[in-house]
Amino acid sequence: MQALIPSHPRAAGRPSLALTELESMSDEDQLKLQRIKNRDSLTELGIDPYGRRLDDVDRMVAVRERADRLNIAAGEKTEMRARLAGRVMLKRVMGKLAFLTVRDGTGQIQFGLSKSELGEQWSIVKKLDLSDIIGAEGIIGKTKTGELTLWVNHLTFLTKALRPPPEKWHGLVDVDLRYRRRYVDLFANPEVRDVFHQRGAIIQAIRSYLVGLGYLEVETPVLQPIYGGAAARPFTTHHNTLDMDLFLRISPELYLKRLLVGGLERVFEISRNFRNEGMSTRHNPEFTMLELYEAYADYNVMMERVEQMVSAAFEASAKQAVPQKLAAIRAEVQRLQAEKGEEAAQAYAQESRLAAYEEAAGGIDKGRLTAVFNGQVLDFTLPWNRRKYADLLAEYGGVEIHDKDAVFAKARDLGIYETLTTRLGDHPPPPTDAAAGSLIDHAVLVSEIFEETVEHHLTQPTFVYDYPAAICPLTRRHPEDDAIALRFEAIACGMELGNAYTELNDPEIQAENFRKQVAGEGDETMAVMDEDYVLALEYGMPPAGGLGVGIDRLVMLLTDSSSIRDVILFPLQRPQST
RNA sequence: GGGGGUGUAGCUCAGUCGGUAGAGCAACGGCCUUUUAAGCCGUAGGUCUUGGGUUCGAGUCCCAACGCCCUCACCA
Repeated sequence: MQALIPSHPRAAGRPSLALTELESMSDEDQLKLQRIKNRDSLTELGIDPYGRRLDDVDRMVAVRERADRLNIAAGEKTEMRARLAGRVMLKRVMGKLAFLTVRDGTGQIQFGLSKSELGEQWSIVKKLDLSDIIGAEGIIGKTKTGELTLWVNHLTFLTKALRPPPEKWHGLVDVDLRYRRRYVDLFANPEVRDVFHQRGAIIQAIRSYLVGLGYLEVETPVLQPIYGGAAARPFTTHHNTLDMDLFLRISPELYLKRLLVGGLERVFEISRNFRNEGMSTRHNPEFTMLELYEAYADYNVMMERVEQMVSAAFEASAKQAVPQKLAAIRAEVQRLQAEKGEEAAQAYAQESRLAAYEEAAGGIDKGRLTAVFNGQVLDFTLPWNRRKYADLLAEYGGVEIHDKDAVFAKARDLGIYETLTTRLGDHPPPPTDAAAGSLIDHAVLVSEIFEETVEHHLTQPTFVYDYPAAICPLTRRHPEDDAIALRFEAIACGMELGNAYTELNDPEIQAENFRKQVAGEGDETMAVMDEDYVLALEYGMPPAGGLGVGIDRLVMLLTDSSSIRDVILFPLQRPQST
């Protein structure tokens, strides 16, 4: 294959391939060779197949808007001139007239090219392949079927594509290939670009919300000698000069709180975190988290921050995307009705969640913050539900949180106790409460029961607050109940969206919690004692509220993406062996 | 790691009971100045993921490996 790519940049003097060579080539190579020939023909015509800067290029969306205001009649050509550039997606040639569908970053517009108008440039059209990138100048008009068209009088060849695009109707479907060649996915499947436009808009909205409140955006280390701030296995790496092992951060939390000590009273970081754990539709080894800390606040303030931030994110994404998607689904349903009949249309409506989109779009019309995720309608309208952890546990789990016997019995019923003891390995404790209590904390059982019985009921955005203290080592205790921590999680669709505390700023309690954790199970996921963090607290950290929001998951919910890989541009893939 | 699914042309997919490989798109040649996934005529394109096995004969059945997807487990 290497030999097919001529080393000399000019066509002249390239050896022609023998017929036998052509026959022995793979299909893929033959397609590429054809395009190489076209490229070389362009060179022979004196055209650089890898063109250069093109100034004053109009964006297609802007040209469309301008044209709309002109009320162009079908068959009419206007005085309006435009210069456009983009990738050739479709090509329809009929003798001396050709139509191209060309796509730029904002949309697509039909180019009309005729031999009579283009003159000698018509020879370029013949050498044009799908996926080539071109620029064109001309006048705007509409064809007699009413299609907005740039009638081209000058073409600028910009880039030859040596590889063919995917199938023009279905696009790139193979999930593996979509992630591996995201660049193809992005230009071939416009809805993928929409998701990442929305992702950008969501992050932008969050950022301006926080900056508007006087927050400072900061950056803290990714390479950390001690990891902490979450319970997760880290990636390890090594610095050669210092001859030192380092960890990729699992969380920025402990660094950000050091900044509170330093007097940066409102800080946030949009941080890439790395956790060396299992992958799933909701977990990628690297993921993006927003963390923020606000001095003199507490977890109640953080609830407001979440609500406001998600509202802003919604405005920037789903508020426009949901009605647009509904319109697209309806159009497709109509097309199917006309072409394939009622049955096919119904099947498509079902599959594309037409009903949910209708409901959500209807909600938006009435000023509600409704979106669709996995066929469910989510309502982010403020205020969100606020439910006490213990109340939910009683309601769905049927146990009173302080009733150790009941909790233990429930854990056994659910098989949780057995699972946990299996995890402990060689030393299964006798099945008595006292013995269990010594090896498996009451709070751990409670937490497991909660996950098992409550979480999947929490579809609509809900703040679950006041968690068992034993599972919250960085959180301040409830003033009236030492077993309760001032923590909440924001949960939607059974998925943890955010996690917030009234921060623990007592250095002695913090040190003790670290010690307990380290002693705890001796498991590699356990936190490491961070002496410097305790030292920082000893200098005095103002009372504060802190919050973490999983950006990828928020984007999933707002863009109806069922897998985290659909909202990460280049999700981790095993390298392909050839 | 367990379970389920899947892998056929560059792309999207068929392939019946085991009988020797099919379509559409893309490509190539031809016709075509208003197309909309343009159309029409013609041509070419395959290590059926890989390796074993059963069989006269395997894309198809069996075993194993590999990739990907889903799911469970793990992951507060």
